[in-house]
Amino acid sequence: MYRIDFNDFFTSAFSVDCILFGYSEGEIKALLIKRAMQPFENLWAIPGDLIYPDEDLEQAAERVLFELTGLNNIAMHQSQTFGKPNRHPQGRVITVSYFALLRIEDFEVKASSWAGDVQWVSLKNMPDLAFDHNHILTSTYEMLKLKLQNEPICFDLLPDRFTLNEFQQLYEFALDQAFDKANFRKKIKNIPLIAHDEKQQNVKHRPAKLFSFDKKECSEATAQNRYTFKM
Amino acid sequence: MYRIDFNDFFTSAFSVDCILFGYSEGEIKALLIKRAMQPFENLWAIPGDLIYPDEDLEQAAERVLFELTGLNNIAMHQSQTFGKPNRHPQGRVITVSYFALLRIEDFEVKASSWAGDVQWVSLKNMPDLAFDHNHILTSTYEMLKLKLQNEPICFDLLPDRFTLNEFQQLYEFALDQAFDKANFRKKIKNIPLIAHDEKQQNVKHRPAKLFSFDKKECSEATAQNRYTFKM
DNA sequence: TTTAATTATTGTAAATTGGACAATAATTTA
DNA sequence: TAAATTATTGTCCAATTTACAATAATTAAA
Repeated sequence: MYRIDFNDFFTSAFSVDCILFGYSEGEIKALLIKRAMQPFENLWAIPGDLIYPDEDLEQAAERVLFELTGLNNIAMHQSQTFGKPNRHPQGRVITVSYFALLRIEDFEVKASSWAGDVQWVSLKNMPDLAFDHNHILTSTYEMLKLKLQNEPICFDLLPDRFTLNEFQQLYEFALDQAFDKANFRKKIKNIPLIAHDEKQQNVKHRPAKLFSFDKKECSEATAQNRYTFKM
Repeated sequence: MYRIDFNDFFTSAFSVDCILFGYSEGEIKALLIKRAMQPFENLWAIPGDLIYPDEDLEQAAERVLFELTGLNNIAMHQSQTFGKPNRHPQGRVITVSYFALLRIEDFEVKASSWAGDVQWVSLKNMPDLAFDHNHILTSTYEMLKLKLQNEPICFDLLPDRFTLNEFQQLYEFALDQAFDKANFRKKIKNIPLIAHDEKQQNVKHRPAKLFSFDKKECSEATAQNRYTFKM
């Protein structure tokens, strides 16, 4: 076994890769960029960037999201870390993947210095991506499904007040699975929701009641393990 | 926003931290080392090391495990990555945590250059650790419980052939929770096990039948989502 | 104003699963 | 051969899940 000087270790870089999941036309999509620079120029890739030396990981992930979409205040969730020695052709770069759930219609994506083109691509129709990004994408989708069934991350995507149907559709979208309305409502009965008197506006049928998520009660519930959402 | 040269990013280091969980005297324990060098000299810490420039992450985790315990062929599972800019007083070090389940009686730990003392410490009686290691340990234990209920990682710890009781005890140990024998067997009925004619040897009572895990069938089952192990 | 259309919400009965506990089986040792 | 010990299986009841139906509230058209 060889020994190298402590300082010789400080020769690598970290990046974050941000997988942004959205839903439209009945399909789950990820926001991808077309790389405008080498390496892998012109290939589609997960948006990401190197982490600045004084930047926290999550902060870097939020920065990448902001630069791409202008969105703020979206919680990013850590997925996994990928670090094969030769995954980046220009040096040792270990990347931490983060993901978020976004409403596609909520914003306009901006091309940036590093992104020539930006597009929502269906997970079911994924081309060959730059680097090891196909692998990262697949693992991160698995992580999304896992976390969704164990943490109340779905509320990131919902507006402040939502109908139970919107709530259900979100799960159906993320897990790619349909649920019975009545049964769904039974399953979520231990998730702390606040029912409002207010109703849905501008719909052509009976309007649904609006709910909001009781964050305070939920964090107590999770701490005591009273919260489950296994679908 | 500032721009810095690409090469300036290559000024950070990665480490792995290996949380080794074991079970004895009715308690879940983690294998900790007493640091023999600065920083945090003499404090207890999670064993870890910097990752060599040409080393894969998992490979590094396995190396640390081997140096400490002499154990080989133990699958390490990635947990989370921690990277607050000042978590390491000597520079920017981002650390990836890995964990494994070990049988305490299977080996003798070896003190090494970086470990003055080594000890199994109960999770319920954890002292203040070096760096952000208390935080890493807590998160990683949560990850262990999560993965155990969603992936067949328990078979890492079991011998090739095992009794159903051993299987149950493993879950009881990791989740810190007792199960009814009969009911446990019902719960695992969709996990693909191969029953052998062979029986337990050298026990002072009715010997139990030996089973082994059907890896092939299990990976098919997981792919089709037929496998669950929510306890 | 009435009715059809549409979706929300709630209910119910059968099927499945989960939990507590008991019964039986197979071994070793005395 | 009996006692001790643990493995394995069964059973009953409660709880949960599933499939499906019924009812309610609203809009839009007749």
